[in-house]
Amino acid sequence: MPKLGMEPIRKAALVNATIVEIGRTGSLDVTVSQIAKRAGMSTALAHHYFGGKEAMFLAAMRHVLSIYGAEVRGALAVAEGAEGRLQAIVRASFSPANFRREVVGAWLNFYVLAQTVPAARRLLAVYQGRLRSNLIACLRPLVGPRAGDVAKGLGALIDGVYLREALSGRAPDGQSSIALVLEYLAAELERTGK
Amino acid sequence: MPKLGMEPIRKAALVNATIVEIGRTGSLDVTVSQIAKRAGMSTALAHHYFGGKEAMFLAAMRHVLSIYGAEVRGALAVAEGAEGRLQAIVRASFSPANFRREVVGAWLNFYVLAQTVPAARRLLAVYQGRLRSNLIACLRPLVGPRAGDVAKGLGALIDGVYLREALSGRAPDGQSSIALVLEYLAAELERTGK
DNA sequence: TTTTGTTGATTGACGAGTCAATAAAACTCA
DNA sequence: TGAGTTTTATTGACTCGTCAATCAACAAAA
Repeated sequence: MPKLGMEPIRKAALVNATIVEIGRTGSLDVTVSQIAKRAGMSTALAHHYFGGKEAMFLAAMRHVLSIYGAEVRGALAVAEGAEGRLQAIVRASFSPANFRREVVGAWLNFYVLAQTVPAARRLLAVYQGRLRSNLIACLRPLVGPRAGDVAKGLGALIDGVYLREALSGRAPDGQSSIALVLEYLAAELERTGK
Repeated sequence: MPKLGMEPIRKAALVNATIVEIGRTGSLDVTVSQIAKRAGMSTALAHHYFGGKEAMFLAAMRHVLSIYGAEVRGALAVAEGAEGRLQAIVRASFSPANFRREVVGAWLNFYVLAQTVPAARRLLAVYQGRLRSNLIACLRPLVGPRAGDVAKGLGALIDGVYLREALSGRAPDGQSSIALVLEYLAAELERTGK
């Protein structure tokens, strides 16, 4: 009983299922069969809509990145002042949502994918570029010409702290991650200020 | 014509081949067949010596970590003063050797592996623990009780900068990575000093 | 009748791990 | 010392399983 207009629904279900399965196995070693089953359809249909597995991975990556982007924008919308906006970005980066198993799995595997799949590398570059320009916009009024360098350090620190926290084995603690990054920020601000 | 005492030679060849193949494909999607072929032996022999693929991955991981550890120790041996020793650690972490394709591939995939394979997670924890204690030993005389926190930030920053540089697409530039991390260190030191 | 949705069945390929068999060193002990 | 035994090295062939991708066919809405 085919209803029309299924394409976006099916695609969304597949993207979601892809992320969940990557989180479940912790790797890209996920079969189209598993994904299709979780999305409630046949493997043939999954191929019909996406053409192949790699396309599913890339769509999943895009989705994870877009959610993160939305989270940052949401946090920025209610933040006030340059420093408040910086804190909002940091907080959004370490929200509980980002530490869910699926999301961690997605990020780590996207890093792996970015080594060899140009489309994946481009996506990662877009994310990093956006983060960077957001940071610089906030930093310019605070540290002037050093904004670029500080943003570079801040961006890398966010990735590094996230990586360590995600792989720590303990239940991830966003609060202490946020504190650590903000501490770095404070050190850099002090430096410029005095 | 079997020569005796082949075990360590074969194992070393397999570990090496594993690392090269991971670097070549950029993923853990490497067959025992590929590894064995590169190491110049049959798949049966590879299984004979390692029992299975996961054991090969773990041995490869151990090898990469041990090389990195040796590099750090070597740099520390010739460094002088607390600050010089800190710089030595940072420099060793961003040496050209660490940016070779195989090594980058190994690290990224070991992160992925650490999500689900307890032995891999333990290895990573050992590496992070050693880095941490090295950093703290140098930092204590410089920043006193803040050594723990600063070491945490420094460790995460090293990982984050490495990750970004390795995935940047450009030929990796160890020098600017080193400068970035040392800049953070300088900011923290100033902070304590004054 | 064209377009969209859907799947069971199949293809064609590959891969991890096992096994039996072969070969040559090293050990044993009469 | 040398025939027999054990240990180590080595592989081709095979088992059993999996999986991505395709296809033919059916169903229903436009």
